Amino acid sequence: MNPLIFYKCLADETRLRSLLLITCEGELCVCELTEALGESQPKVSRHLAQLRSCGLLEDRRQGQWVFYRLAPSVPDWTKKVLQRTLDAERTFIDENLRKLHRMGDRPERARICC
Amino acid sequence: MNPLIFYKCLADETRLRSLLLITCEGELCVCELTEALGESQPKVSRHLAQLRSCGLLEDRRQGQWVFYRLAPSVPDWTKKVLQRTLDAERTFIDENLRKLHRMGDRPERARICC
DNA sequence: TATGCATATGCGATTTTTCATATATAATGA
DNA sequence: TCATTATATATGAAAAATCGCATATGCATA
Repeated sequence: MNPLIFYKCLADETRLRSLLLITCEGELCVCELTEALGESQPKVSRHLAQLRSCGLLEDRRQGQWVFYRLAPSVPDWTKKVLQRTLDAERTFIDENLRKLHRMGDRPERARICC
Repeated sequence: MNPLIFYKCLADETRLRSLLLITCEGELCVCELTEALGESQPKVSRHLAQLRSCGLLEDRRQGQWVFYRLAPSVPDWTKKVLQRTLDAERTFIDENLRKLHRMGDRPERARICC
């Protein structure tokens, strides 16, 4: 993972928040991210597709939902950068987490908690 | 330091390489960075000004040169992210370091080595 | 004055992002 | 089975942001 490509992935608000939320929650589907971010579904979907094509995320279809998680193959240092950002700036996604947890009808699946 | 602003700073090749070189060398002036990066002086200067206005770098004039270094006030986590990137992807700036060290007539000053 | 350096700016070009809309797929219920 | 609903994906085009180049300015010094 070229560091320039990695940091370009993080340099957009929708992508950065999505990555931090996924780092925190383990796995999230598009509709959950759409709700947590308060953004349009196509916008969220497009940015997730971009992160997947860079190799940062991988997806898994379960029923009608597609869940995104950090790709296991991403270099260790990039995971640590995300984790450190989350540790230091947790408040950055506080409001997004609140919206996520207030959301009703969240799809069920094996959850990985942070 | 808002993480989004920080990562936008890192999402440009000139800025990322400059920050990593400064992280490694402690302090560099514009002409040294211009040489190390092989970019035009106005381009380098413009990006350094941007990094300074974000609070990531601070400058110090000494004679005819302006030296840039990481601002002491930047949050610890951002310094650690830069250091971790450097540790993991040192080869990313190998060629820039070579050019820098081959450069003749480098301005003299108290050097801080990595 | 002349030189060497940093900085500032106007503008065109490129890239990125966003929006609107269309298509595809899966689940649900009649 | 078929229609409906809910989801993701794809795409074309507009809008916005960013970047790079050329050039001008300011400042210090020889």
